Amino acid sequence: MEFDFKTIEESAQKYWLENKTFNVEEDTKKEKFYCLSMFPYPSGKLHMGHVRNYSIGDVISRFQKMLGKNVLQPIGWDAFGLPAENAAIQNKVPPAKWTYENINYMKGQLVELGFGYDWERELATCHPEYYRWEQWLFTKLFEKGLVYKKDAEVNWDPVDQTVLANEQVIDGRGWRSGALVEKKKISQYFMRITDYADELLQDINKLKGWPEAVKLMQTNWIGKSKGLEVDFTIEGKNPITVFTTRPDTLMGVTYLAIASEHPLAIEIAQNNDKISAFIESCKTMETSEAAMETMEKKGVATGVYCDHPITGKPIEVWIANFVLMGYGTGAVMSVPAHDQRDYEFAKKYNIDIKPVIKPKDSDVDISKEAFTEKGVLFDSGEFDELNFKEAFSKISASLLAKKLGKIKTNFRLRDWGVSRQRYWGCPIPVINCEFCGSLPVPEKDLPVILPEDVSFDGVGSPIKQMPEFYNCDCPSCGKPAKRETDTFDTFFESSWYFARYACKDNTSGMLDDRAKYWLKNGVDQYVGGVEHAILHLLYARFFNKLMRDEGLLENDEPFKNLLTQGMVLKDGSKMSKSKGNTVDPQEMISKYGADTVRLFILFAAPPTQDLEWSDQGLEGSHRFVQKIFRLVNSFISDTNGADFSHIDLTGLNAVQKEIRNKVYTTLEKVSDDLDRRHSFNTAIAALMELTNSLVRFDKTDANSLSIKYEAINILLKMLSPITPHICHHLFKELGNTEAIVDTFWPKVDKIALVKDEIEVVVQVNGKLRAKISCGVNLENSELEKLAMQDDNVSRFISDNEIVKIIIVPNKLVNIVVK
RNA sequence: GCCGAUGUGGUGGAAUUGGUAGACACGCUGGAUUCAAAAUCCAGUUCCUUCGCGGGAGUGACGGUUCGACCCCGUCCAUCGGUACCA
Repeated sequence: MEFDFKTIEESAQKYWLENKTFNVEEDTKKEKFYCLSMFPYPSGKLHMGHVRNYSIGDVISRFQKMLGKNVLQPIGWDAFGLPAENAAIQNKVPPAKWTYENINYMKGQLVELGFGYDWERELATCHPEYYRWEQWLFTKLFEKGLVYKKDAEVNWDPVDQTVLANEQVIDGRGWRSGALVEKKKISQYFMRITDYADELLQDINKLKGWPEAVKLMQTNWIGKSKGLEVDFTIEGKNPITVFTTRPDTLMGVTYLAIASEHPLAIEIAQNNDKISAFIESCKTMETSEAAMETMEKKGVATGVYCDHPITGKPIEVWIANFVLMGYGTGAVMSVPAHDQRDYEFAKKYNIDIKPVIKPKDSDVDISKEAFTEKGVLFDSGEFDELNFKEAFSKISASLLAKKLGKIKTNFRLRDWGVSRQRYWGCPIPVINCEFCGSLPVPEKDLPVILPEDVSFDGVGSPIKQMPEFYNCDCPSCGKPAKRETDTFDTFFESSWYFARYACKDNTSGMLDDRAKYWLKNGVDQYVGGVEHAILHLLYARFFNKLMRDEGLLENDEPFKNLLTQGMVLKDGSKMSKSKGNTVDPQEMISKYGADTVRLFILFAAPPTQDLEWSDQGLEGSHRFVQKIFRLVNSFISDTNGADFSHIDLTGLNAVQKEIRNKVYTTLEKVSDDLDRRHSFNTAIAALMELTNSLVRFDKTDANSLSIKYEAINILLKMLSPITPHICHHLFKELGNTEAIVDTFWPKVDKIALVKDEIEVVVQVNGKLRAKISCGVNLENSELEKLAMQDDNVSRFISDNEIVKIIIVPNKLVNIVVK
């Protein structure tokens, strides 16, 4: 019998599509299970990361379906984004055309991999029927005051005359032009995610099914801290306000650092060449946090002094390149003795370092580095001897009385800038009127459709040069006005797609009751790359709350359980074209079939860890698939079509008992591995062990064949979420009339699990000295006796004194001697 | 820099709640089958020591807790992800 995986796989896929196996509707009689994988960006063709992501999602979906649940597994396309624009420049193809062609090809690949999607729910975020609803929601939020406009910096390439993404800035230069990138201020829209900061933080506690690491990262990202806002007054000028979480160090402040765009800095620069030159040099700087933190810290003294709020002593104001106007107040108080960055800056510019905190029981040593821990105050006048907590309240009370400070809760989280000066994105539905200001596009005029038939050359966005797009009438006064030509951050689309799958055909509303059904308690399982642990997941949580507050949803959190999968590596590093270490999934599918590829990618590593690709490993997986094929086919020829579906359980011999025990212990393990543990690699290892046992079990008496028939059916069912095509085929070949995908997960036979003999290990002083075979549930005293009788054990005890004996029932005896 | 992970044989990995380190697989070695090969099957495969039984060492490094540590704690090293305009 030839193993023709191509025919087998095509026929199974045809069966699922024709029978609409994975198309679902709301059904209140069944428990729902919404299994969602992060949708792909249609970059051209699937890469191994996609294959891994979707194989995991598919195993979970198919498994849950066999448990009898109403399983929704949708898929779609995160279709707006930068790569389409880059491709457009390179190939002179409009981004829309490129995107649609990619979607078409990649959809074929998903079908070929056998993923069980409800294709009727497929969506692409670049379709107006999709993005009209995020435009609609935006106008609602606009009216609610959750959207505002403010100036913010972008990376400006002065040669290409275009805004660059952070990844397009390499060593401070534009990736294409090589020009030094400048910071440029542009008026942009922001969403008040900080209004939800407390709830986003609090509700992390509700995410019981999320990895602790992701929850920690989100908590730290939101970064709630309690501190003091302090005013440093300057004669004849506005005071400088700073925020600090360490008011106990206030007496150690030796200078103030302000941003180069701070109003005071700009004022001073007007008649000071040195300072204006410094400010100018700050303009060619990367905006990313990583670049900011690692660059050389530079500053310039202004000669302007402010008053210390407690002592009234003069404190010099410096302009520093590491303070940003956009975040916080644009100014920080500097305590070099107790902050490492301030310490290094002070050493560099010979500024005073004044220690005011010391460890509880010793003197402070700041000869080499700052002392950043909390301790006891000294040299702080009336605050001497206070600890952090006492100092916090006394100092804040003192400042409060002087009206120079107030207690403030601060978040690291900043409002979400959603404007992009790009073409291939969702148009921001705003009209700018000379007389009425910025107004949301009225609901009846939505969607604002992005023109798709454009020529794209990379110099600015085409719609910024299209009067037919941007000329319009003001919805309020009716006079000629200009439409907004910026588009949304593409995180916008991916922040709510999980809800739209439930009702993508709704043309009269964003969501309806079907979304409430599928999102009850959230998506049951979300699967995607760990690289989305902060931004995407935070924005999606935010959007869920926005939609809830709009009355569209009832759940507080979008994703009940989260599985973050690791990357697929080749030769120890991420696959990339530049490294030339890519593996094309298509090639592998053509050569070995989808089942083999799925099996390998699930077997090679646990899902949350990075996975090292191996062509040889893939061949090993292919051998296993063939082994299954041979096992079932040789069984079919052994039985010659006769019925072996009944087992006589009364007189099983030891070998038969052992096989049934193996079948059911494997079933128990695989069920747990697929369900609770999401440990697909160990589930597959167990299935390989069972297969090896069945291959060796070659008895051909009637009852043995019946036992084998039972075993093979269970084996195929357990394998079917992982390698669905061959299991579909072989299950049918065995004479089953029902398709395996429609059957239920097998039930464990508890009797088969019972073993009469077990192995117990014996240690002496924690070192393994013997393994003894004995009955189950022996008394401790009996176990102890058996252990002592062992020759090797008694050799190691010899005439030493036995201090104690530790016994773990049915597992271990540890004899401690002296 | 900061936040979060990860580190186990020649390789990918297993050890689920602190209780046999190396399951399963790849590779390699030897054997069976074959005219020969492929495929398949069987045996072996952490390192050192021993004819063998056995013994010693060993989970990135160093230290700690414990009868017992890959697992818990501390310090450090390396690699990876995120760092707000890649998705």
